[in-house]
Amino acid sequence: MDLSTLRHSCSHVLAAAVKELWPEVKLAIGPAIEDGFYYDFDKKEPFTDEDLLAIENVMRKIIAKNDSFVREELDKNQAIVLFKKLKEDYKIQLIQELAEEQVSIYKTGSTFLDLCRGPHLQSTGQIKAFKLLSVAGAYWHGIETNPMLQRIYGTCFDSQKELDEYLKNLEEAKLRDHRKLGPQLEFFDIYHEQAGAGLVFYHPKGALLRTIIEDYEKKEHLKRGYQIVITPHIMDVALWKTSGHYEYYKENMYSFITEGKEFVLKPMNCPGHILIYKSKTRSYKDLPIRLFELGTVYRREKAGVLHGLLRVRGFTQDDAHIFCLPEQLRDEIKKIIDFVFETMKVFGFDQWGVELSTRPEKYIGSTEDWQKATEALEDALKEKGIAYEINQGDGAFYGPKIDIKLKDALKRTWQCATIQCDFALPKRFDLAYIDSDGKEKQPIMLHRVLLGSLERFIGALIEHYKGELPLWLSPCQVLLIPVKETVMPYVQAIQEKLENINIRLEIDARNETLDKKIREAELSKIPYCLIIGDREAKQETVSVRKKGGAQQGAVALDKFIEELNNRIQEHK
RNA sequence: GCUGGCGUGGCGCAAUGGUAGCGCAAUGGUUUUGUAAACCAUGGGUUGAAGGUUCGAUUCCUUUCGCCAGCUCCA
Repeated sequence: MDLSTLRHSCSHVLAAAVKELWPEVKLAIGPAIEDGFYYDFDKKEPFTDEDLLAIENVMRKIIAKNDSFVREELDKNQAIVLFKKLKEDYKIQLIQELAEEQVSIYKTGSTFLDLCRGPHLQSTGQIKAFKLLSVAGAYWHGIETNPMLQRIYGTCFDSQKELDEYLKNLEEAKLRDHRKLGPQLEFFDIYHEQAGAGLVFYHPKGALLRTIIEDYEKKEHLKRGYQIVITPHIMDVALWKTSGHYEYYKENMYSFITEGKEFVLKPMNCPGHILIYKSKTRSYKDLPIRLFELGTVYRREKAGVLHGLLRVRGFTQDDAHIFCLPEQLRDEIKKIIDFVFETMKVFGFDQWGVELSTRPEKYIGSTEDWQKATEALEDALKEKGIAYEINQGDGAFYGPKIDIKLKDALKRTWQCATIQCDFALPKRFDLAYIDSDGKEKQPIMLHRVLLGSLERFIGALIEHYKGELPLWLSPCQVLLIPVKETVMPYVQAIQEKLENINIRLEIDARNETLDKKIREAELSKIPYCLIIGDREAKQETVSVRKKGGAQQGAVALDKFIEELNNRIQEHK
């Protein structure tokens, strides 16, 4: 059975149940979605959790009755008369918006009918396993200025077993939540009453993780012909007027006035990189120029959109801008695509979704340039043989883009990498290079991030690995546990040896039992514990315990170091 | 920003118009430990904040900040 048909039918049953309990409620729409379905209602009093239970009970009754879904065709005017009688104002609007002359309705049982294209199940009895999940507000037609409706979310599966699995998966996702694990593992916290919302405080362990990621990225960028730059966090408003951000991005920018001058806290790194490009005359022989910055930006996000590390007001992008000749464009895009996938794999992600986003309503630059840029991106994807979807009208205001969303262990997607073409900024800043014919020409500019924002990426990492980071990323790789005080000299000798080769370690010399120390090491997800007592000190070995409980027993220290090093080198 | 829910010591929870409790953590001590929680003692909260109702508010009301589920928006 088609899952989306099943869910769509289930949403009709939901609507039928709601109408039975509250006949005055007006119906809006009720489609199937990726993980279930929803139905939007216009009802004065909000639905409560108890209401949901009551609705579920009525739904079960409707399912037990095994009512048929009966399709009927009407012409538009007939349908409007019908829904006027039922006082379903939203349905009337929907009918008026339809292009077709004929519309279809579905009847369920003796009283419920709904405007609907179908298809549906034959009867309600085919619904075997469903659950209502939550209520939330949603604008009619998704437009902010429209009235807000109440949306009931639910899900439905072919069998109770699949539903249970889905619900279990939701619980599993909760356990991985970076908002919970992050502070628990002492990686970061986000809100301080005196600091404001959406601002991240990295604690030592989180800062170490970020440093490891940053170091890796810097090394890889240098290897690939990028040059690292650093630009200021505040810049005069004049720069943002030239770039167009002042006009097109103002509501998201933090700015302040000092000594009569307005400054902007940078929301993007591009204008800064452009100034570096413009600092001298560039030759065609210099191109491509690839400028990379771990650029910290601040954006004024609406309070309601903030979400853990995924949506914050200050974040650091692994941002680069590439200035190139038109004939280099495709090649550069392909190189970036390779770079993105390679980087994702190194961090342990091997599934993704790719989207190409085209011109939005609010844009700068000529339509001709937009078309050229879009083609270049699309061709690069085709040549690389990468499957992608087109996201109409979702580009940035300055150019089309490729978004690469990685999928984590639970198959959830995370927007990270993006590659954006820009024919607009080079024009606004009058960028130029001297071509082989001695004439001044305009370079093409690419914006790109690999991980996106380090904040968001760290959130993805934590949830992907459930906080159990691979050895090479773990802030603490090895915990040394002395069994008693007398072995401390040997422990210190080991410490020195490991620190000399940059192994990150901690020593737990507290006055606590071994069991307790191991328990805490497990909870803080440290990959290796080395238990050190008299036996080990005598034989110059360490007793190795991997996270999860696997014991290797006594291992010669040098052998352990070699094994550890190998794994770190391989990014395991 | 919008709709709804929530906000109790560092963390996880309890109490609900009548003196705010527990566990973990912290601190002091005893114990020197062999692979997921030793024992004893001690300190810590004007219940997110500001107003109001009341003899009395953590509990009721208003405002505000923040969080959560979504909407809208996005790296």
